[in-house]
Amino acid sequence: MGSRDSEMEGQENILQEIFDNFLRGSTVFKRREALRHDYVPDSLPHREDHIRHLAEILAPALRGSLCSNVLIYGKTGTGKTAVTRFVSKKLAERAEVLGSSLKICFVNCRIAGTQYRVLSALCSEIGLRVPFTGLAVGEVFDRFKQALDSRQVLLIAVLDEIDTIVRNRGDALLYELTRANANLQNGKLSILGISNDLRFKELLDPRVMSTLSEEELVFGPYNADELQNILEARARIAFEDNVLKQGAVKLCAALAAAEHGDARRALDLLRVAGELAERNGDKHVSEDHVRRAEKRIEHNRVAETIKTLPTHSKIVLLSVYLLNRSNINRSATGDIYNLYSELCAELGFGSLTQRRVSGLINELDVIGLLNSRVTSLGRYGRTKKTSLAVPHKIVRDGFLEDDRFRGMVDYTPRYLSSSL
DNA sequence: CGTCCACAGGAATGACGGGCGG
DNA sequence: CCGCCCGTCATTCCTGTGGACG
Repeated sequence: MGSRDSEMEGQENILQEIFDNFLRGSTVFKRREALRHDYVPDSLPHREDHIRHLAEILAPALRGSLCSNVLIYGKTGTGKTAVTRFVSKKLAERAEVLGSSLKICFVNCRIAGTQYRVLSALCSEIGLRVPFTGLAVGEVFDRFKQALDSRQVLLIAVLDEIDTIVRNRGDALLYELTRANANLQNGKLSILGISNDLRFKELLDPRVMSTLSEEELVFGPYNADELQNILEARARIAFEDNVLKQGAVKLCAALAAAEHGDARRALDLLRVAGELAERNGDKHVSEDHVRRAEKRIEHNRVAETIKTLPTHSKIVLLSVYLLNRSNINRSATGDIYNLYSELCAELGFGSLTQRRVSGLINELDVIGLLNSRVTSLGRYGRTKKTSLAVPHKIVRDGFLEDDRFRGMVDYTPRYLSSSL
């Protein structure tokens, strides 16, 4: 560790630079928050049709009538949440002017986590206080309906990422919510569900499904040109004038378009590119910054996933990584399993069965760390061929950030030397 | 053209831990 | 507070299968 001193000195300099830059004020950003995905801009390019459609569906609420339940589908970064927030904001403003008793409650089901917390969020929106815990869900629900009725509220419940509570907890809450209107005299309840999962329908009881999706909106992905327009509009708000090079925006749009047309990803790329430029003291944000931003985001994502992976999944991933390092880039399950067993012994863990490891490989495939697909080698059997889904180096760096597995990235497998 | 490899992946079952209702 | 129930993880046992080889 002879380099420790110069390392410290380097860090010292870096810190000074960060502080200096910060005190000088940002030279790159005007309003960085315009690039965050929870920012609701004044206009949403290429979503005019959806905005109009949704507004038409919800408009009856202004006259105090019940409006149709709506289900909104679309992959991440297609503007579902933004359009909903935009329309509901305008709607609420108008209701305010009219003195209507319309309330709109926005709940993210994934963040809320449980049915109870979703329900308690709805309660607090209509001014009903419920305990954090301790009450049965049914009891809270009764109080909720009672309050809706006695206060004569028309509530639009926006349930974002609605598929997550159904997946984890079943559709009991949704079933109750969709039937609530039947027992209400004065209050009214409409539900607006937002789902990332296009197969969400299949998880639902058909009765719930039919009431929930009186109206349906499907958000398709953006193409590169649309993404570019979106980015340009946001960039004008977020960046100082003449900081952003023309090619940078274009590249962000192209990269995100190649990956499901995800606007969230495009905005992240642009923001991180800006941050890199700023940190570097550069006057302009260039294509090069965008490329580095792409690597940075991928690196963070992988490192973060590896860190939170269960131990045995880590060992499976490590096995594929080590095989890859030995120039075996598409490994058979049997080979992975043998190396996995060796690593378990080496690290002092008991090893799982091959059946289970096969399952873990599939899970890692779903998360996007591995690619695996079944192939037949005829006489020589039938297996899954598995490879890393992300660049070797990024996986390596990910393991280097993991305390327990840091030491294993350069491990030489015994299993290989015996079989090759 | 049948065989047979090397697994895939479904079903049933068990161990465990955490939350919920009474 | 306790017992029960439910979800998760893992094992065991099993049937299914694409295609190179003989």
